[in-house]
Amino acid sequence: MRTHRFLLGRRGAQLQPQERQLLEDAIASVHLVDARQMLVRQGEPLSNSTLLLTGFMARYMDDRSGHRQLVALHMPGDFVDLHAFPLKHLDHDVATITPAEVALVPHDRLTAITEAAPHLGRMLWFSTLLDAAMHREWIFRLGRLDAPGRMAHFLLECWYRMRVIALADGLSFRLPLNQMDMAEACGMTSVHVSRTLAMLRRRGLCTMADGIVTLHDIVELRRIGEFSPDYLYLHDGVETP
Amino acid sequence: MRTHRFLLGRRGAQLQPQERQLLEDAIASVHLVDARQMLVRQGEPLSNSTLLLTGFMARYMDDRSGHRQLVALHMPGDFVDLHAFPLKHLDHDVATITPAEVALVPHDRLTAITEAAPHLGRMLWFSTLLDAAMHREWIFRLGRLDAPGRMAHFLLECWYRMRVIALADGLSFRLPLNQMDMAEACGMTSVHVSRTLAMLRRRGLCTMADGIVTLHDIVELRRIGEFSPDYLYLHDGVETP
DNA sequence: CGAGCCCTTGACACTGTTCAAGGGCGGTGG
DNA sequence: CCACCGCCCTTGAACAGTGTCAAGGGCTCG
Repeated sequence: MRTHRFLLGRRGAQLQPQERQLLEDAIASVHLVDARQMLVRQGEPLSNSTLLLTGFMARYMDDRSGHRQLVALHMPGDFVDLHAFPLKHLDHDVATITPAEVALVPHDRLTAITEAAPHLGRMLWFSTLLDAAMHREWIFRLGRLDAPGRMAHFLLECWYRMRVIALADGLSFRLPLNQMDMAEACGMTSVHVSRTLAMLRRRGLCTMADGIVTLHDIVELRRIGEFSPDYLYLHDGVETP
Repeated sequence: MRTHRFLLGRRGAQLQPQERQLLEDAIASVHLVDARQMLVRQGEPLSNSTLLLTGFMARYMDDRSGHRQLVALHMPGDFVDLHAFPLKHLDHDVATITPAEVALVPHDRLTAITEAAPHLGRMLWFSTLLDAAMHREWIFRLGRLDAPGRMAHFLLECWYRMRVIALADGLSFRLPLNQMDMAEACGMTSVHVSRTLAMLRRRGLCTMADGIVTLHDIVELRRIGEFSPDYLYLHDGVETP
């Protein structure tokens, strides 16, 4: 079986070779999915979890009038709905944003991993806790930052995460979200996203056009977004075996 | 050693007796803590996690100007910072709200549990994922609801959780938060919390005074808070062994 | 009795939403 | 090849919701 470059993304490098192999072997199948396809519906019983190999996906909840709130954005290497393994169904929907390549991992193989390879099991646990840490930061973003701060904070999170998976090196990176997606991530309207991006551009802080983000002034963006990347635990892993 | 009534709170009833005993045995010590004491500081290396036995605690992050955002509220039975077991340090602070009784569980004993009792290990994992599910709902609350909706949603979450641990039976329950705490949970100012509570009271939906919440109109509160308790996974557990 | 904490209320400013109109661009079909 | 359509972004104007600042009152505790 071919190996997957970004497997377990942010933390994949810390796997032992045999652990990595165990995880590769747990993949039952790989599928191509079109953009904007719903993969998992809230409440649906699940017996597989989805590993995102290429492309972007999102988890979200809709309110009564159809307004959407993203609760997570996923990039290549993310174990998108690993939460469904212990939970057995999800409290939200999952969909692709771009065309994507996804690997399905049956839950019974994950159970076997937690029994046979406790350290890898804790690594999987760790991975879901990174999601929780990002959730907390999103709560902070929505609860305490204004529109420019939210956008700066969100873009910085994306930049740091993209760097870890080598999809960003300089100050520019591809982020295939439209302004509606940004609005749904940042708890704003797309009209206000447009205005706020115009303001950030005018002040020379960053630009976002045609799916390309460029961060011109990281220092100032970090200031207005009150951003520190600590919560991404970039330099930490699970204890070694 | 005495047994702890609320151990692993919302899910404790689903433990096998011997699993429950394993968890009890993992407790190294029990402490009394005063109200409004910080227990864990962001970034601090941790080798224990905290099980809350009685009282209320919160996890929160402060912004640059000192405004606080709660990211979680904890009740008796919650494994407050179990996240610190895989993560080894936290991205936020943890403090008591009321006087509290807390049990410390050393991480090496948790490691032993994941090795010797994988099912209990998955149950602990499950417990951290419930926190993540609540985080997501908080994101939705802050991103998509207005002030009355946020308060209704928050109070309903508290009510359902309190019922599970038998600290609420009718429509009233003790919730020892002041309006500043409510503001910090709901991403508002305390002034606006006061006005919004007055409005909810005037409309006959709920009252909150002297640390006692009474929900008079659950149906309407659920409507304006767009609340459904599904995300609390009240009727689900981890698969049986 | 005074201090401090918490809650309430009012006036006002401001941030972000809503509604509406228009423009650029790429894809599709005549 | 061109016209049209749909999607996305931009801009304006009016408006609603929430924050800010400030003052005052009730209660508890020392």
